[in-house]
Amino acid sequence: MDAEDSKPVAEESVRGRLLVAAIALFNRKGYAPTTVREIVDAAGVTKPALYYYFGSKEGIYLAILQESLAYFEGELQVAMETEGSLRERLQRLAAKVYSLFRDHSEVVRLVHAVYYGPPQGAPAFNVHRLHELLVEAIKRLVERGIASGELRAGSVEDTTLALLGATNVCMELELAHPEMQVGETGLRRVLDVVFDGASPVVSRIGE
Amino acid sequence: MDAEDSKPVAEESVRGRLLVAAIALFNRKGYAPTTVREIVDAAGVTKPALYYYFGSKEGIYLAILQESLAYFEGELQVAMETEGSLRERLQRLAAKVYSLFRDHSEVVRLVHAVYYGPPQGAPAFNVHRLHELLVEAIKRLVERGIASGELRAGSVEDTTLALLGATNVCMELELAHPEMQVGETGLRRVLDVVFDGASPVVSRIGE
DNA sequence: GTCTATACAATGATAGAC
DNA sequence: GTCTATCATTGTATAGAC
Repeated sequence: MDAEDSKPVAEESVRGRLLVAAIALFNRKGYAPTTVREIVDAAGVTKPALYYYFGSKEGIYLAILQESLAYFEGELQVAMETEGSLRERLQRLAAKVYSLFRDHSEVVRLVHAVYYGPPQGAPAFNVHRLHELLVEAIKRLVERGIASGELRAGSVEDTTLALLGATNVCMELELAHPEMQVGETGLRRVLDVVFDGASPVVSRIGE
Repeated sequence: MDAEDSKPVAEESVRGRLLVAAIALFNRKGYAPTTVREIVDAAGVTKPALYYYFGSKEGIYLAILQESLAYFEGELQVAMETEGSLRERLQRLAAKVYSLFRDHSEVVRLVHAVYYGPPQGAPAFNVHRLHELLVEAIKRLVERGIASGELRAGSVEDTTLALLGATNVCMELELAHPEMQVGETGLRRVLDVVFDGASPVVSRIGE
């Protein structure tokens, strides 16, 4: 898979080990209850090392979010450059988001908690940008699809939300029930429902 | 609206004031960073009062979740007893969930954080049951709709997730962007997309 | 750059009076 | 039932050696 290049953090250095340890602990316990002592113990270093690299507990937390978001943004950009029908491109975009989520579910859980939940004592961080980036990506494809007739005429926003909802619900299901594997194929089927409709039809263009 | 009866907590008693204050603070700051001192100050009482009624910080947190979930479960039960076509009943169920969410967004945010996020130091609590209750409610209606031909034949689970996703995305949008008002009408339109499909059709039964 | 040892503030919880 | 006063613990952060 040659995913070494795309790893958001390098695990070899002291700095990288601290990040990996902090991600795991923030993910499992949340920001506030995680102590600096736990992080440095898990990373096999001592406290001053963390303060040397990140300045504070807030510092390492912000570093995690910043570097992860930058990584996700980059991946999302390349995922937009695909060919095919709008329906296929929307399916691929959702699949890419989903696979990103699966490969980095620890950070996603953290971002999700920051995005929807109480700040839990963590410093403010604008994670909205990632969400808006995804919404804009879907919306742009939907707009082109409606214009070209590949998608049903109607509100761009509503169609965007329906597709985003299908993608989110699959990811959130795994977030809350890790044992319940929706999988790429499950996501595709749920999106098919949104494309084809839950109500019955007589005939449909392109079928 | 005569919603006084359905309030999950009474605000008059000392106990009720403590619950209201704790909900607001847990909602704004999260469980761990909220201190007992802050809660009692906001409620206008002193620390031993909280320990008298709830035994501990964990105790008041669990009381909030337990009483809120019992309330939501009851509301969901009555929301299931409606008449009309399956499509209309599913629309009404989603609208009811949405209005519950709007009237009690503080608790919902708390539940959401517990459900998807890290435990943030809070005691374990089975909030999954509420989610499963909603999923089961939708699923049961979808099953009947497919059996009666009112819904398109296909996977019950996939259709359920598509409808749940549309509902969730509208609530989550307001959770993260309180200024962005989707509203009951917005939710209805997004659900219409799921029912009617994002792809174009020539003709559809019942239109 | 990374360690040992420590300073200092804030927390959850309780004892005992009324 | 509700208060005042207090305790033991634990947290983040730093000073200074190497």
